[in-house]
Amino acid sequence: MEVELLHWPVDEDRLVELRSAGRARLLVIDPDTEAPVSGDLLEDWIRRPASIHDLRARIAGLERRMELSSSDMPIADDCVVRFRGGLVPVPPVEMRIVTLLIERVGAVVSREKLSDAGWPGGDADRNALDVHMMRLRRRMSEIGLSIRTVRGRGYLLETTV
Amino acid sequence: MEVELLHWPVDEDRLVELRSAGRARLLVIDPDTEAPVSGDLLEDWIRRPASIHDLRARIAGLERRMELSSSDMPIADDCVVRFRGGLVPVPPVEMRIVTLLIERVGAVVSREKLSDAGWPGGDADRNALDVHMMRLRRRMSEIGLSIRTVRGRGYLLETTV
DNA sequence: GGGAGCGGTTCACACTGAGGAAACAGTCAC
DNA sequence: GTGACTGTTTCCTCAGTGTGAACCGCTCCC
Repeated sequence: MEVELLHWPVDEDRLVELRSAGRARLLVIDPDTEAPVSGDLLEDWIRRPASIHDLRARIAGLERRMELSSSDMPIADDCVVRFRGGLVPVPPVEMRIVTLLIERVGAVVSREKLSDAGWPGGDADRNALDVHMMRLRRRMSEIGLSIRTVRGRGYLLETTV
Repeated sequence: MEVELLHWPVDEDRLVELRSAGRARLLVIDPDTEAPVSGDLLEDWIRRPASIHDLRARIAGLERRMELSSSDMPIADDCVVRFRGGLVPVPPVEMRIVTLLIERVGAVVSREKLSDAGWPGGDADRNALDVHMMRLRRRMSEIGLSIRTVRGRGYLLETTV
């Protein structure tokens, strides 16, 4: 899905179309024409004449917003994990572990790496990780995330329906 | 709450500040400077020189987005907190605390910052904050707001279903 | 086939410190 | 004087963390 460029006011019909389709769009405004005010985060405008750099920056901004608004990724920050509008507080040790899992959603992460992440000092009982994984499982399930075991390989974080 | 104007890149510190406070801001970009790409819907930019009409249009756009994004947000004014048609009176100390929480709905706010907000003079027992947080919890629950604890980090205000 | 062993899951417990809450007392506005 | 606001003392609960042990299922080997 890309940002659509259109001229204003000549492409008005197309604008209506794109708005209702929820597509991102950049209005290229004719000189001496009022810029239409919209609260839609998928809409932006630029006045002609404009430098290629500004045009790119506007497009990049829209792309970024598109990405953010449609992203379905868990976020780890400051002792909370957020996902799809929900959030759950996560204590320090488990935060370090889950941050690693979040960085590689869908990929298997070895027990060793998780252990290193959780206890940077290096002292971690084998079982300590197990227990924290169980606790993480419980916490994550509250916001629609689940942790799968890959026997002999490690764990992976998955987003559930 | 208004849209803040600032110059880029000279006002960088101010930008960081406004971003973390969740305030709407319009960056006035120096000629020949790259425009910073941000996905934040409360941030926009305009290149100098610009017509007063374009400036107004950018500000109006931000205001509109601010309005939309805050339509389901709690409001703190004059010793009352309003939310979704309900309101609850809140005494001065707690008002200062909850105002900070409201400014950053959904984000974790540290006990230290809350303490500074509640007692600008600087004298606050650890427990004083605890007690007021408890009292705030009770008040906020009446209008559909809840305060979550993030152990060791602080508190965050959440809108409940 | 059956038992040993491994990897993983879960529970129960203990320790510690952070946070929560009741109750009380002082202050201030009405 | 009454009641709301505020802060303090004191006690209690609970979350975070680590440890030990029971348990389950699979694999491998005798």
